Amino acid sequence: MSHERLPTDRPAVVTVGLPYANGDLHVGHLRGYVGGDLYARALRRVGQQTAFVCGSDMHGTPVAVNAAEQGVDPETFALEWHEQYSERFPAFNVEFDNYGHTHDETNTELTQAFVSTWIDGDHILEREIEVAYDPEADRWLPDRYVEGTCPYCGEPARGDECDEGCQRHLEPGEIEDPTSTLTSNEAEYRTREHKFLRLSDFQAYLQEFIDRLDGTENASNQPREWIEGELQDLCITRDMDWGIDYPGSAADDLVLYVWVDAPIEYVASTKQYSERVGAETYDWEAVWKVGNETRPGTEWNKEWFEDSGEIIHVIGRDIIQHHTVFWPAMLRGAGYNEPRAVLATGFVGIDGKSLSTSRNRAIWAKEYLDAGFHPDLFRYYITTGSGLERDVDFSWDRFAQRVNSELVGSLGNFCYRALLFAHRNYGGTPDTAVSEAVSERIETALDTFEDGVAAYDIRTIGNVGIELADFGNEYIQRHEPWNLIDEDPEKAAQVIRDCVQLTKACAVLVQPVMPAKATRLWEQFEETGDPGEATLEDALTPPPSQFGEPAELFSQVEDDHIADLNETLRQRVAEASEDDGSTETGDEATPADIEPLEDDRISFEQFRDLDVRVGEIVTAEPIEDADELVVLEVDLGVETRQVVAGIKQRHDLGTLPGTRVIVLANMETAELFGYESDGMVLAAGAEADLLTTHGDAPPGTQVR
RNA sequence: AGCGGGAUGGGAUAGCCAGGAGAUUCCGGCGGGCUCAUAACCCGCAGACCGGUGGUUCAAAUCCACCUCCCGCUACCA
Repeated sequence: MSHERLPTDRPAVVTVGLPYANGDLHVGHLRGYVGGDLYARALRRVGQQTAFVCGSDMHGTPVAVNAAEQGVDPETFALEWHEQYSERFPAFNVEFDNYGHTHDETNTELTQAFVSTWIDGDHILEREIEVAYDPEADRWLPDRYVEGTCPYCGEPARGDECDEGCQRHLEPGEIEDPTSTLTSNEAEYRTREHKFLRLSDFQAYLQEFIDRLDGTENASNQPREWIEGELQDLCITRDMDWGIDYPGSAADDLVLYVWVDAPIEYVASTKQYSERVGAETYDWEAVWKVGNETRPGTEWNKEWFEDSGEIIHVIGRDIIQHHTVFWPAMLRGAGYNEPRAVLATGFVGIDGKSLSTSRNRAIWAKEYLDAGFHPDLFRYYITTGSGLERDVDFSWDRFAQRVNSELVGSLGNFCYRALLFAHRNYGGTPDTAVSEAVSERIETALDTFEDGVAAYDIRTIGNVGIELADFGNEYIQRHEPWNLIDEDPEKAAQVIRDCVQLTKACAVLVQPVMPAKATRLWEQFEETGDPGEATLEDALTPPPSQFGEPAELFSQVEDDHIADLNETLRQRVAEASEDDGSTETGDEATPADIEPLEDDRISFEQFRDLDVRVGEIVTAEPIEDADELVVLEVDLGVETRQVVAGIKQRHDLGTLPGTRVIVLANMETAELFGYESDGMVLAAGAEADLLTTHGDAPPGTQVR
């Protein structure tokens, strides 16, 4: 780490990657927003002046394409999503100081100023490239407006990548047999002049920059490949009318590439915050500029750190390149300050596979809220389960487990028992001083918190309060104040005094990760103020001598509830797996929608390993709480097996007994919803259309 | 193919950058305790040759080299 330890006496800004105004948020996105929010709160807590800003990314081809499909203009389309995000974030207690969007005036002006400075600094070059053109619609076709065939693997490809075949990035002009997504007509390639940012001008700067960049390891390691190799010029214009105009070419339908104006929104959003609260409260130029002025060039002077603030970006791992290569070059070229740290989150997956919005293989933000859980539970679970940069699996089971044990059993239980005991026996905080041992333990926790902030360690910050509650439970148990109160009243008062102090310290420390719960806890014994306003020192100041009866902070997550959520998730994952290869389930499957036949042949021997038999259903009973699952007794001639099958949605259970089915008899046994399943009934498709015989082959007959 | 990240008791996870006694925490298993508290809480036990091989070192989960297997990125996807 080459930077001065946080907190510094300069202003800081914490940003989170802009949500793209083109779809709802899922738990993977939320991980970054919650992490950023937690970190910004923690940074304030240690005394750093901090702005937490973000905004919606409104431009780009996908927005234009999707808006066109819905028959609305792109601005209306994107603003709808923008409004939704504006409401979604507070629902998870993610509270930005400013939440703007890239299409607003502030960002437009700033972006054009950035580009103008690059032009003045001679970092822009013009080059003619081949761009697809739709002669009928009489317009250029950027990115996803064009579909065709991948020149490398021959698979269908769209835009700038071979998304179904070899996954290669495709340069403009590479796609073969291009067609326009606007008119489904053939497109043609025409020569067109575009603007490029000459990244190679900043190569030396970037190589130094990456060495002093703080944050997660992946963020500073991954871009080295680019920075140390030959940097390609970045094409910063697109042929569209949706976006920010390239300066001086307003009449032309040439706009800036989204990745130009998107990160500049970090600056714009900070500026809007500054203008709202006044520069004496928060000065955006003091953080983003150098000595409150821009100093364009291709080099950095280390003394400039003294004259500029701390920029900390929290992003998804997938956009590391943009934040550690393009963005620092853009900032430097425009004469701005450079990021101090980039924290890149790992991915959230389900069953080891990454989430996919297009396949609905996800747990959505709305879905979590609809399940009725408090947002702070999610905040705690997602930020403390693992290090920020690691990939994690989302699991409702583990969510419930950790809520019940760590939040209900440890933190909630400790605070409740301590405050209740104090209230009943002393009407509030006993009149004595905190013991040295306990105040030392609290100070250790405060140190851990501060170290966590300095090391950008979100997990540590989120955990420190719970660990203190663990200590509290041990402490109260070891001293048994419920016995002392008769045997040694003075000592009992001491123990409870200590526990109340621990509770207050918990409220202070837990606030960044669970702000709403911390406020509730705070209000139980502290009538004034808000734990969000508290400083770390408040963890050691005495609580009021009187307070009322406390309430329980958390409640248990019920098994039934989790079972339902698991079942919903399981079904969705199953559908998503079938959709792999872009198969649509259900109605009107066109040939293109069906999974291609498997090329890998297996031997007859391998087939013979499958013991497939004719069976006859004897009984069929539904499984309670499961949407599809049925317990079947199946007669296989030699024996009757219990098999669990997911067939309730299509088949009427009353008609099933007597039906012939095809059973994979040597399937490994499994336990589903508490029932053992010994075999597998074969059925077609997501709707589980049962396979049967058409003659009278008796149960037990081998299928061959 | 190149690059990045990972592999730690039955499951999950920390420790690794700055090498050092018994490897952290949560769930689960077993055995105790307590009754202030939400079937909560506390204590104890069992369970890990820290992916493999070699190296550096008085000392390696930690540093180095090679290998295996997983995940991701490769310029629109958190």
